[in-house]
Amino acid sequence: MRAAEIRTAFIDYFGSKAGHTFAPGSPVVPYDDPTLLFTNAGMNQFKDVFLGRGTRPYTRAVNSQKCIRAGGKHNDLEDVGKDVYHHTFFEMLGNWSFGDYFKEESIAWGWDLLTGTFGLDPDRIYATYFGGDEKAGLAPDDEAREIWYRFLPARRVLPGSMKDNFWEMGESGPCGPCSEIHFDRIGGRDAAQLVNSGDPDVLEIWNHVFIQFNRETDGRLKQLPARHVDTGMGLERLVSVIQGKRSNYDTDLWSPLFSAIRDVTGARLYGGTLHDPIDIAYRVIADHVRCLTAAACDGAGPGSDGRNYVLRRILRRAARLGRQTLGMDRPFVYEIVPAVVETLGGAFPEIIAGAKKATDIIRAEEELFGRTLGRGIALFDDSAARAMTASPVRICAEDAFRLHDTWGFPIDLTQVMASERAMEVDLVGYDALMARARETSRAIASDAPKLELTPDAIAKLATLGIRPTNDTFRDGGKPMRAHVAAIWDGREFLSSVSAGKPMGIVLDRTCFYAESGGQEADLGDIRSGHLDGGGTVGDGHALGSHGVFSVQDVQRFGDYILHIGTVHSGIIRTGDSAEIALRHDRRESIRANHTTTHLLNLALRAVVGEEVQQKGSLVSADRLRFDYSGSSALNAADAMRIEAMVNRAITGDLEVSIETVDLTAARGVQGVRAVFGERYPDPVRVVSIGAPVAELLKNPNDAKWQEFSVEFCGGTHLASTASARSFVLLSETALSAGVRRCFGLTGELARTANDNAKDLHGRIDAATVLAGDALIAEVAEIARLESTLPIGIVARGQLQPKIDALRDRAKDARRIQEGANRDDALVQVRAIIETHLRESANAPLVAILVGADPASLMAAIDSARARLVDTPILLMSADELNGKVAIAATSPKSAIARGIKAGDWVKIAAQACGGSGGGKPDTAQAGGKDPSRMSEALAAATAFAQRA
RNA sequence: GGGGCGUUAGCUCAAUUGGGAGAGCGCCGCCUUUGCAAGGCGGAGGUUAUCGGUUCGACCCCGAUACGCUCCA
Repeated sequence: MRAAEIRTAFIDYFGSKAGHTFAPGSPVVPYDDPTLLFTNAGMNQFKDVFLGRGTRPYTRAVNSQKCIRAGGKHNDLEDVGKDVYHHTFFEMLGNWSFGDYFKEESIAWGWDLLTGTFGLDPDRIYATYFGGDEKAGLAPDDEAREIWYRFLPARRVLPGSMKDNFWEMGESGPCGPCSEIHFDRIGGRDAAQLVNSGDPDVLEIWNHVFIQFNRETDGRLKQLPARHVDTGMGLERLVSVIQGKRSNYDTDLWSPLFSAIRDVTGARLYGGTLHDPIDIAYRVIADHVRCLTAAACDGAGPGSDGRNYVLRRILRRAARLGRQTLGMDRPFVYEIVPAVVETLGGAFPEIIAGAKKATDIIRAEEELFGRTLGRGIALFDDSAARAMTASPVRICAEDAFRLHDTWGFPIDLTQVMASERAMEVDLVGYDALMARARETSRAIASDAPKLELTPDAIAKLATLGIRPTNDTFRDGGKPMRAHVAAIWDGREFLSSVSAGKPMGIVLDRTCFYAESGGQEADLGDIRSGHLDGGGTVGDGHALGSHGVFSVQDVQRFGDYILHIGTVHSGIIRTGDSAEIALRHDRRESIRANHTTTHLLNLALRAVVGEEVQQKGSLVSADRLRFDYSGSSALNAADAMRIEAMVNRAITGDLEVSIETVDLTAARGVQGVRAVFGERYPDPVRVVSIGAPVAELLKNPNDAKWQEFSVEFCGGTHLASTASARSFVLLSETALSAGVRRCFGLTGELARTANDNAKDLHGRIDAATVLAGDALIAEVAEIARLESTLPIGIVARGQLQPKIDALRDRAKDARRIQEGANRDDALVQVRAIIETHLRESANAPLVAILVGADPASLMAAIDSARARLVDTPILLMSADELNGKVAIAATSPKSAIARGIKAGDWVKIAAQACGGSGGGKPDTAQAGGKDPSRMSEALAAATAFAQRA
C-alpha cells in the first residue's frame, strides 16, 4: 500500500465502519493557545472537550493531524537526521471518542485495522497496558489487559510504568491509563524484552489513551462522568511497517523529496546509511522542508521570536547543510517545496493553496541567511582551527556569541557544526555573554523613569470616589472646561502643586488624546481658576488664584488618563475648574500623519504584495513611521508607485469614515487590516477611507473592499484625505531580519522635502559648467546637502546619477591637478639628481623642492632612488599657504648599516621646523609646521647624514 | 527603543603598533601553446561609505551621519 492509501484507509475505516466524523486536522500553528508552540498531537484541537469546556456536534472523530515537534517541550529537532525515525514534522493518525465508546471498541478496532485492513503479521504485535503504581495509588488497568488477552497470548501483553502508560495533560486536568501497540520489524522471535527499550526494530506504532480521571489541584484523582478515548499513530512509522522498510525514509512519503533534493542539488543518490554526511543531509533537508512548508501554509514563517525563531533555526540548519555538505552556493530549499506539495497536498488542501506563499517565504529567508552564511562558516572554521590548539578543545564563547549576534547563526546550529568536528561549544560562557547583552539592552532602554499611575494608585483613586476619565471629547479635540480630580507626583496624591517637578493631573474629563496605538499624545495647557466668576469651589480656596500647567505627555492607566507635565505659573489645586486646550497645529499634523499611515499601509500591500504585514507604527507630529514584514528593500519603481498611490488618495479627497461596530462583523470585511496577534476590543473602532463603514458591513464579502483602507484603529484621523495635502516617502531601511521600516512626511514638511529636491536639482545643473577647484568645492557642498537635507527617496534616486556624474568630473579634475603637481616635482628632482651625480656622487642627498605635496614628494623619492641606487635621499617642500612642510626620505641598506635610518632622519629634519615624523628604516615621511625654518631643517638633515 | 558587526578595485576579501592601499577571481592587451582546457607577461580599474576631529602623517584612533547585516526588548 502507498502512504496515501494508508492514510485514506485509516480515515475510511473509522468513518464508514465505526461512524466517525472526519474532522480535518487543525493548523500546525495553534490558534488561541499560548501554552503551545506548535500543534504537537492530534488531540490539541479537542483539548476543550476533554477539559469539559467545549462540545462538538459529534461524539466520534477521526483525522490525520499535521504535527511539529521542535523547540518546545517535545523537541525532536536535535535527533533529526541522526536516526531514521525522528521528525520535526509528521502526521498523526487519530480517532477519538468524546464520552462515547471506550476501551473495548478502541482496542478491538485497532486490532482489526492493523491485522485486517493493513495485513500486519499478528505474531509480531505486542501490547502494553498500565501496570499500576502503588506510590501514586493507582491500580493496574486490568480492563485493557483482559481485552488484549482476547487477541494476543499473555506473553505479548506487557505491563507498563507510570511514565510509559499513564497519560497526563499537565499538573492537573484530565488523565488516564494508556495502552500502546508495538511492532517487531524482524519477527520470528520473542521480542518482549525489546519493547520500550529504544530498539529501532521494535517500535511503538499506536497509543490508545483512555481518559477516565481528572487530576484535582490537590493531586487527588476523581473519576470523570464522561470518559474519552484519544489515540495517535504516527503515519510515517506505520507506512514503514506496512511497506516492510526499516527506515521511515525508505517509504514513498520521502522518495519524491529525495529525488527533488537530488535534482536540485546534484548530490549523489541517497544511500540510506546512518552516519554518512550526505545521507544525513538528505534526511535533515527533507524533514525540514516539510516542516517549513507546513508551517508557512498555516501562516508561520521564520522570524526572530517564539515559534518563528524555531522555524528560522530549522531553515538555517537546512541551508547550512546545503552549503557545506552538498556544495550549494545559492538558495535551494524553496525549490523542494513542490515535492512536499506532491506528497502532502492530496491530504491537506491548504498545502496546495499555500505552496506559492511557502516558496516565497522560504526563499526570502534563504536569501537573507545566504548573505551571512559564508562569512559565518569562515569565522567558524577559524574558530575551530584556533580551538584545536587550545585546551579544552572547544569553540570559545566569544566566537559562538559573535556567530549568533553578528552572523545570525543560532547557537544550536553552532553546536551542530561543532559536533560534526567532535568539538564542544562553551555554552556557559555563551549564556553569560548573552545575558550581558540582554542586560545592557534593557538597562539603557529603561533609562528615564516615567511618571506612571501604579496599580495601587489606581485603586486609591477608586476608593477616593474619583470616576474614570471621560475622554469622549478627544476626537473633537476642542477646548473645554474640566475639573482637576487628582494631582499625582509619582508617589502620592497632593492637594495642590506649583512650579517644580513633573506632575500628573487627572481630570474628570478631557479632550487630550493619550498616547496609544503608536500615536503620540496631544500637548497643550491646563489653565485653572481664572475663568470662574465668584463663590468658592472644591475645598474652599478663595477664587482668583489660578495656575497654568503645560502638558508634555498624556498616558492612559486603566480607565484614568494622566496629563503629565509641569506647572508653568501659579498654583493648581484639586477641585479647581480648568480651561483645557491642546495645541491645534500639532493635533492636525498628527491626524494627517495617521490617516496617511493607513494609506501607506494599503499602498505597500498593493505594490509589494499580500506578505506585507504591519509590524508597528509611530505617528508623531513631524513624521510617520511604519514597520512591515518584507525581506528586501523597495526598488526605485516600487517606491515611486507607493508614493504616487498615496498621493492619488490624498488628491482624491476621500472621506474618512469611523464607526465602532461588532468585532465579528468587522473581521468579516474583505481586506480588513488588523495587526496579527493583537487583541481588539469588542465592539471595535473601524477606520475606513473612501467607503463608509456601514457600506462595508452591508456587503462584507465584496472583493472590492480589498482596494480600500479598512483598519481597526483608535487614533485620531482627518475628516478627508485632502487635508494631508501631500506625501513624501522619506526613507526605507532594514530594521531587523525580515522587517523593514519606512518614514514619511505630509503637509508642509512634505512640501519642504520636495523643494529641497528641486533646489538641489537646480544646483546640480548649475554645477555642470564649473571646472577645476570650483567644481571640486561645489561637488563637496552638493554631497553634503544631499546627505543632510530631508529629501524623499524617490527624488533622491533621481538625483543620485547626476551627482555621481558630477563626482566623476570632480575626480578627473583632481587627478589632473595631482598629475601636474607630480610631474612638476619629477622635473625638479631630475635636475637635482643630475647635479648631484656630477658634483657629489654617492654622498647623501638633501634637497628642497618647490610646491610639492606629500604624494608628489614620494613620487620624487621613487624617481631619485632609481637613479641613485646606493644614496640616502631626503627631500622636503614647503606649503606656505597651509603653514606646513612635507618631508620624505629613503635610505639604502648600506646607509642604514652606517646609522642613517630614514625614520630617524626625517624626525631630525621635522623637529628642526616644529614637527615630528617617523617611518621604516628604508622609507619614511614626516611633516613640519613652520615653513620659515626650512633652512634650519635642511642644515639639521645634512648634519645628521654627514655625522653618520 | 537599545546593543553588536560591517561598508576597501567589477566580484570575494586582505592590509602586522598609525608610516608609500594589496591578493584571488573577472576585464583588456600581448606572448606561448593550440584539439581543448590552460599557461606566461603586461595593463586598466580606489575620494578605503559620507562628514568632522586627533596627528607631521589616518583604511587604521575618536565623534556624528548614511546604508547593510544581526541580536535583544
